[in-house]
Amino acid sequence: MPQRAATAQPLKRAEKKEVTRQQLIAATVDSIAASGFAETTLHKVSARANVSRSLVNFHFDSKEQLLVETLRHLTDEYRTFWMKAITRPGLSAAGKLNALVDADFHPQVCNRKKIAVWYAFWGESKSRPTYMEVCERADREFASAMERLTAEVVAEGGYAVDAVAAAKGLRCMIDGLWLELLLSPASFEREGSKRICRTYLAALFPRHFEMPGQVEMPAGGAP
Amino acid sequence: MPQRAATAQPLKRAEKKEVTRQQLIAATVDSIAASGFAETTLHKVSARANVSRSLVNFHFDSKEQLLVETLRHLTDEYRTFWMKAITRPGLSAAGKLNALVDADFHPQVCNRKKIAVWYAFWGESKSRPTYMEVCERADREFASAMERLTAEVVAEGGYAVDAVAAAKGLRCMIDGLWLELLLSPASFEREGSKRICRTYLAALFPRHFEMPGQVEMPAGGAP
Amino acid sequence: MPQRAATAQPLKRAEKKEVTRQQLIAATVDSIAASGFAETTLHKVSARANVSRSLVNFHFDSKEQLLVETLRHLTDEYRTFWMKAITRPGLSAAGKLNALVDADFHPQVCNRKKIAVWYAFWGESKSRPTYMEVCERADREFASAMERLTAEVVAEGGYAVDAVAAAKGLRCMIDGLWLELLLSPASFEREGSKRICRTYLAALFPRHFEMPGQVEMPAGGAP
Amino acid sequence: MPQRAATAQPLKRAEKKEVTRQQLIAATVDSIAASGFAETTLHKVSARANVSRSLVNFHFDSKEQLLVETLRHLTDEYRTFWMKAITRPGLSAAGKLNALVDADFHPQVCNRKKIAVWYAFWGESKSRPTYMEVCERADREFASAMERLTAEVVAEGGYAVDAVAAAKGLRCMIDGLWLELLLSPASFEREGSKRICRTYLAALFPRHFEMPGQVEMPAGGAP
DNA sequence: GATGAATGAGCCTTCATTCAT
DNA sequence: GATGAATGAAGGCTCATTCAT
Repeated sequence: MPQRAATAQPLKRAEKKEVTRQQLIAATVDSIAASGFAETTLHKVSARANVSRSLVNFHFDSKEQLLVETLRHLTDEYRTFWMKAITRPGLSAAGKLNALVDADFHPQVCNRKKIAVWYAFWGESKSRPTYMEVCERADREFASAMERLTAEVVAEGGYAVDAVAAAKGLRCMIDGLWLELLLSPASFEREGSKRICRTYLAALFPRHFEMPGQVEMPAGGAP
Repeated sequence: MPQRAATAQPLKRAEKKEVTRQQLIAATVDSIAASGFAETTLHKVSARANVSRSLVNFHFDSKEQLLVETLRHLTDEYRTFWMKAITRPGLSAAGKLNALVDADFHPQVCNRKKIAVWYAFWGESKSRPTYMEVCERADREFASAMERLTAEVVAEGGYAVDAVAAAKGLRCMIDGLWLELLLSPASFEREGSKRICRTYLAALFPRHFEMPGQVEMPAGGAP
Repeated sequence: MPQRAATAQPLKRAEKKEVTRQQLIAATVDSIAASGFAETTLHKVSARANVSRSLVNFHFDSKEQLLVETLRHLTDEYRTFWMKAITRPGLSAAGKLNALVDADFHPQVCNRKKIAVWYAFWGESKSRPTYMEVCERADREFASAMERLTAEVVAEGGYAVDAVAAAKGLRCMIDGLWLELLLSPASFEREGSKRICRTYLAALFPRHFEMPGQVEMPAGGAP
Repeated sequence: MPQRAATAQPLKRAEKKEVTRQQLIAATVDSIAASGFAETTLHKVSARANVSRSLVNFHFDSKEQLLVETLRHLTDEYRTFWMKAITRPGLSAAGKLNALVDADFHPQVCNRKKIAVWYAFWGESKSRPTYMEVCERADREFASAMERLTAEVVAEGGYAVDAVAAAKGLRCMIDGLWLELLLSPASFEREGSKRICRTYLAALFPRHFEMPGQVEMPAGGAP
């Protein structure tokens, strides 16, 4: 029917265009994880996305822009994820901190492929101001959120602890644990990593966090 | 003296070659820090080292080998540095842990240029097994040393703490603080970073480490 | 007419690509003849074909493949030529042998440029198995055809001659005469060369071939 | 002893120099046969001769000169060989022609390695005047010698044969049979090749050469 | 809107050659 | 006399990008 065609077609087109865009970004993520940043070529990306080579230049003005958009996609996805984790109603500050830790090691954001891409971008950041800007903004948001929570905990418990420093310590610990997954996937343990973070929190804020029980870590814990 | 000349001459030849090699590695480090991994070309490296382009392939069979040797140089330098820090006689286990923290934030190893290079290699590690191997070995050495120290502290103090996990937490925290220097150099503070680590240690091992005093962080602390 | 346009358009695209391919092969032949095998660079080839340098790698995966395809083009062209020469209806075996000799010295296949290219490939054959394979197959086809003809003549005439050896002798004589054209173009004579072959045939098969008349060779016979 | 040293040394030096030169030429021949003309580099040659790379440029002004001297060495060796074959006293013209055929298929000059080198030079001849000159001179000498012999035979036997053409036919046949050894070593037969030449001679000059007996060629005749 | 032939820039590498030792 | 570090030129190839279709 002409009417359906008229309303469906324009939608379909715009939709399809967006789908292709997302496919290209996904393919870029895959390629960076598999081949590294230096060996990620538009040829490989378009092959992964099953589209013609020149289509990449059609959707993104340049390779650089594809990369930036990929990084943006990554940060957006990450922000959405942790924000959702702490917006659950009825959560105390400490509960939210716990939720952040859980989110940071959730397989959806903390898997080897995505970590590899994060580190690939970080590795190139120093020489590419745009990357650094995007990374920094994402970082600052996450940092602020965490700092607000530690500040609340400090205030509640009357701890003699620098809340900002405490937050930074936790954040950095998480980043470092991600690196562990990247470089030594065999020795990475998802639950163990969370436990390390919680130990840190419990040590700093004993009246808000429970020291995790000493668990015999099972050999070959799945990452 | 003729003898000295006789011994100096043969040294000069081999020495000069080695000097050139080191210059090339240094130039590679500089280039990766300045231009990133992907845009580090042999042209840039040779230009930085003030030598002809083909000389690179004379000293190193391929670009890949130059990069691997550069990474190796980096790990060697790092290992030498922290090892020297903990071999000072008369140092307790806790003292050695403190020394490790100091070493990790010493400007000689913890400056933005070198951190950028570390992260550049880590960023490419997933897709280059050789890099990962070299990185992992270096990491394991450092981890083992640190774990031995935390185990000693745990034993001494009778703490109910998983020594391996405690060490891993510290190590990851340090890696994450390095990333802070890379991505947000403005907000990085050398002393503040050490303090965060020491807070972690003091919280876990209160009878071995003193909680650092709350210091008003000076605005714009120089990295 | 729209129909013609519709059929002409799709042809045009594929056609143009094929035309460019053939131009590149022709340019390769020219370059090998002019500059030799060792000094035939893709730069020279693309310049001769008036196309960009990278186009060569677009049509042929590598330089090596361009060379192989050039050799194949040569053998195909040669085979087509001599096959057509002996498929003329109503030709006796002896007549076909004569036709083969004529074909082998026809200016279209026996000119200094093409002979130079043949010898260039033969010169590299020993160290390049692919060339040898292609050359051998072409040779074997030609040899088989010729052997069948000599066998027929031997059977018809009841000659006490090894048909295979006779064919090989003729074939080798032709190859050697080609070399004469390559190395001593001044002393090469097209008709004289055919006469030498026919003398060989007439000496072996007197009842099938006429001994060519002794001709006063004109001085400086044009090749 | 000083005296012996004084007399032996200078001789030894010049000798050694010449020895090295010959080694380099031999290594060049080997390399061309093994790697082809295009892939024969001074590096490979010096490695084969077990000398330092820059020594080649010391003994020969340039690579080109090394190649020319190698070709000259080849032609000299060949000339010496066939000349010696026909200077045996008490040999008739026909006997000398037979001796030439024997020489041309003697393993010392007719083996796959040397044939490969001949063809390598011939393959490059068209674009390198120097090679062509050297080749042509060698060819002309051989041709003249053979023409003198066929002329003698023609005169002796009163044959109605063009002596020059007959010689050219034989020469070309030999060159072509060499190519057979190069391209189809499996089907090459040393004795069979001589027989083909002798059949040609016997067919042209029946009163001077005996038609070789029809021999059942053994399968897999050793080249 | 999407394809694919074509381009130009640039990279890694190799090679013949030189020069100081 | 011979070595080996060093050079400059050039070659093959890949890549991001454009343009006609």
